[in-house]
Amino acid sequence: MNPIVKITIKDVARRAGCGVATASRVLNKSGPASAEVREKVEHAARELGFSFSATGRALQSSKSMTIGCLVPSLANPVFAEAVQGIQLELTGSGYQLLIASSSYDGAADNDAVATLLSTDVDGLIVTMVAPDRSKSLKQAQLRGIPVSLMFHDPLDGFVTAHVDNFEAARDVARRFAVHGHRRTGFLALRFASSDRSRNRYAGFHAECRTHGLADPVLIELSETDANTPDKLAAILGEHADLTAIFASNDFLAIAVQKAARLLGWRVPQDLSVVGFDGIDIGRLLEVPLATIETEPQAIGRQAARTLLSALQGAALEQQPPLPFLFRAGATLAQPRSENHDDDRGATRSPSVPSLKTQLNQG
Amino acid sequence: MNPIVKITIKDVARRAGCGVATASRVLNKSGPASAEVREKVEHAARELGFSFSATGRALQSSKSMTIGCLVPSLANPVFAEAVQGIQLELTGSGYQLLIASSSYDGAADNDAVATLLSTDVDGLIVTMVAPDRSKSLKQAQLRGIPVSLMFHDPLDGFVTAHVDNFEAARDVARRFAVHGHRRTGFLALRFASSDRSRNRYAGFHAECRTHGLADPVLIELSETDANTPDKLAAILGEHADLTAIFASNDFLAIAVQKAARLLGWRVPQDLSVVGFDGIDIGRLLEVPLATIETEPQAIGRQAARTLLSALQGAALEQQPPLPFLFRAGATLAQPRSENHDDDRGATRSPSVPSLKTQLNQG
DNA sequence: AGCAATAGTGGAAACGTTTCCACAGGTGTC
DNA sequence: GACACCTGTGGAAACGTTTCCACTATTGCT
Repeated sequence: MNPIVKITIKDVARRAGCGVATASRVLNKSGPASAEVREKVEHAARELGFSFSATGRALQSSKSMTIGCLVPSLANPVFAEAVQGIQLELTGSGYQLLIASSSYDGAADNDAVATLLSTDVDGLIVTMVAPDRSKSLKQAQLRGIPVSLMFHDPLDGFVTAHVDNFEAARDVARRFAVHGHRRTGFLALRFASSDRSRNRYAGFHAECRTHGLADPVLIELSETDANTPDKLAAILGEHADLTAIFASNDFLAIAVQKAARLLGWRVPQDLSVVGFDGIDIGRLLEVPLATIETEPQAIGRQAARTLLSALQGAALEQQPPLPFLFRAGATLAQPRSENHDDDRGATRSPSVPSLKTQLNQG
Repeated sequence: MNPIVKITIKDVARRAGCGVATASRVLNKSGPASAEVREKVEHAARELGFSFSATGRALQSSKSMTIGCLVPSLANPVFAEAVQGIQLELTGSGYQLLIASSSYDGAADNDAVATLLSTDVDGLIVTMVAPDRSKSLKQAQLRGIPVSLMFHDPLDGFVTAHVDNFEAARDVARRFAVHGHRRTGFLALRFASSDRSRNRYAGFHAECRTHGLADPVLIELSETDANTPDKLAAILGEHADLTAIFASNDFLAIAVQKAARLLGWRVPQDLSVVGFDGIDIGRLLEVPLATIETEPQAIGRQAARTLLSALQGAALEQQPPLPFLFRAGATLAQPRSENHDDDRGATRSPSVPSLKTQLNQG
């Protein structure tokens, strides 16, 4: 529709009556220039509405000033916040953020990295199914492109910004033990493709053993299961003996409560639930969610900072894991009795508030 | 650390013993080549691990195959999902997504677009404070770069992917009227910088008038107010006469319920609440949230589709607004009485479930 | 006044592509 | 057997930068 008119530094130079080299020096303040010429160039540039072409620059400097980022999905607020964190950290650094997402697919994963790579990104921030098995990621490292992982637990040959999933999960097991739970379950969504989920289970499992609890039941959910309260209720119904469930994310923790309600079970009297992530909404619920609080945004920032310093010549350096925090909530309490299967949902226990007061920590 | 080795098409040509022009033709399947040479080039490319440099291509074709996207924040799931939608639509198109965010700042806004522009993006998908007043956006249009807005209501000189905020808000007012509410409030977070919010208020206001309700009270919240239940409760307490509140997003709707609980008010008996956006979690709450359901992902997709076809030479074409849907929930009911200020919270009304059954629509 | 040093300047090469053009050799047609 | 025509090929220009280098004035010394 509109005539596409490109204004290059040549146009500026011609208008200012000088050579392109001079114009470049003036506009970049990268070399000497007389006040007179300086003025003329700047004026011409302003008049013409000139701005540098990143492409030309990239070609000449072989720096694209672009960072590629791959996450499973932006629809998951955890990743979205992490990206926001990266964004924040990148502001003012001159780097731009190129985003791709893989829909949790281990093959799409690798292709996406390849695509990012072919865009000449200067660095990579990545969360994927199996970084250690990705050809493209190896390719990137071979080419000398710094790679920073997010959320993954430490992996040979990579640096990662993460929380210690194993430890965090142990914490949850400990809390269950203290409250007197003996039979627990672990709810997972994409167990096979998520090392985070697997590490959480491992930590949870280990600490349950330490405290003499039964080995936790691993309940693996499909996307549909998780989003269909009826289905989830049916699955939950098959595990009526459990008194406490550790959900591998907060969304699942909230969903399982809905399912429990459908079964007539009350939370926390009949079933305790602890989540993972610490999304804000958990706090605002009528029964505030007990959860492991993490800060995805901080993860993004750390990954970005690490990468940025590598881009400035420093070596990639593994940072210590970011802190997590157990956020008390009203969804965790003592189990009502050792054998409660029969009277589950038959009576109402006093009220939630008392428990809330007992545990709440703001 | 690793020696950065760049393999260009020249290397491939040399290895294959042919000219770069031929190599280019073979690798792009863009011209004739004998089977023999073809084989040699392909082999050389594979052996060397060659991949095209997007920069070189961009420079020569003056197409960066990159689309710039600006949203207020990725921490807001509505925008994150929209971006995910764009992402999905772009998959396979060969275009990459460059992301920037503005933190809802009307100046950062404009700068971000300028930065995106200087990256030689081929197109722009944008949600910002005031598109019609952005110098940079005008600049983009002048340069012939197609621009597609998201979430904004139609604006002269732009196409936008949106839901009809005015109409949706009227729907809410109508529902309040039908339930017998007379004094309502509108809860907004960033009223000044959000045309969506303003249009919702306008529609809500207009339809309240039509039905003879009192003009809705506009309650404008700061970020802190919204995130601090105590503060929000204090503010809410100043409007004890209201029986129904329309929150301009679901998060606010959930927060205001928390605040109401702090005041000892029950939802929906003492206060009805309707949200906007239709986030998934609303469904899973103990008291399912009544809300206007929208599909941010569809908004992103539509914006991307529109842009893509413009990039293929078609004219930018305004699409009809995307549908919204009132999602019934248990947070909307009749007000308990015309004058209930005194006994608010003093007695417990029967139970939520009955209302839930009455209104729930799955 | 003569010389060296310097500040200011512009030409040209390079970055990795694609594509225009020219050329070589072969095939088909009268 | 001459001519026109293809097919396959490679050289070179162009895209927008930056930077190296060489050149010209000017300045500051003796």
